[in-house]
Amino acid sequence: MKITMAAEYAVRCVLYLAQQGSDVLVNRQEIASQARIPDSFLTKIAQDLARAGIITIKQGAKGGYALHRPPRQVNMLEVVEAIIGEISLNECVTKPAACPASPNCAANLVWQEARRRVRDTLRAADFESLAQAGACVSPFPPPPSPPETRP
Amino acid sequence: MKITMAAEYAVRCVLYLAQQGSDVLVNRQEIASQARIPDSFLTKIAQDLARAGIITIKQGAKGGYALHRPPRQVNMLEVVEAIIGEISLNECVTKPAACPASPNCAANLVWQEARRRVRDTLRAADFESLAQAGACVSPFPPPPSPPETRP
DNA sequence: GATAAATAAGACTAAAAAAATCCTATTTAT
DNA sequence: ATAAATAGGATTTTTTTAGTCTTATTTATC
Ligand code: SF4
Ligand code: SF4
Repeated sequence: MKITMAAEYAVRCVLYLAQQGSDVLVNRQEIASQARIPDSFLTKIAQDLARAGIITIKQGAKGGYALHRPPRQVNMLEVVEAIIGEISLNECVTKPAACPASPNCAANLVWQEARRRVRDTLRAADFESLAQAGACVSPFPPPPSPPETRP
Repeated sequence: MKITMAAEYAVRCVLYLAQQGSDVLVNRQEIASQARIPDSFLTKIAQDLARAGIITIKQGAKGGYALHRPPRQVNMLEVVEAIIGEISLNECVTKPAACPASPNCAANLVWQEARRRVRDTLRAADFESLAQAGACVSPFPPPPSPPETRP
């Protein structure tokens, strides 16, 4: 029930690029060291991101990576799914054939809903906001339930 | 980004028990075959569920498993977390020490929010509803966006 | 109390996935 | 031409998941 390190590294990579500005080319070693990603692993991750149209790779001397679009138009869902594929919490959600009970299963609906909400949350997080946000600015409305701050 | 088979089996086990009624004792083999859980694996899962106070185990001849509380008072979050521990999508959410950036990271807040929403969704799914729901009754309000069923 | 029917508990194994790493090839600025 | 970069794939190591097996204990029943 965790995302993989590769997905986390991908987010860090894109976030770092977003922080440098929209079209800035950054070499891999810099990204790797600044975002604390194993350099050789980053080559793999970058390839997936490039295939997904999120970054552009420039080869050769003075090569490196750059965002392919403005940070505002890249969100965490895309980045994560570029690496790990479509998020789903239980196989029966994306492949109903995986479980004979699926057409008739209330739990399946719960997994679907949970999945939908995770994906919506990640989709709402674009990299312009993330790059600007810095510390403690939440892009989300305050939780409806927890009754503690107002006595 | 998937729950484990063990967690899925746990849900099936509890759901099956809930379907049999509140205090009905069912032997393990029946649960295993009806809920399609490898029998020997179910012994492990049951132990975790028992430790979490979700089921009661009766040993010896004519032994078996039963719900420890009314199905209404058991939800999917408890069951899943009894097996896999506290859900979190990225280690930095539950252990901020895992990443030095965490106090200052906007992505961290996104992961927190996503986690909160998954957990809320699972918490809302109690086993009385699940057992009754049968087929296509969703315990959730219709999604706000997808515009297809009403032409 | 003996017996048989159940589960407990934990060690163990096998398979799969994740997390890298390494090596050879290609691209490109100078 | 050369050196500085990345590409791409094969390989390895580690971790996690999934499941099994064996021995011990509990309990109903005769
Ligand atoms: S029982 Fe329901 S939730 Fe579990 S795998 Fe089958 S369809 Fe999915
Ligand atoms: S960079 Fe942010 S999201 Fe990634 S591990 Fe660190 S705190 Fe978590």
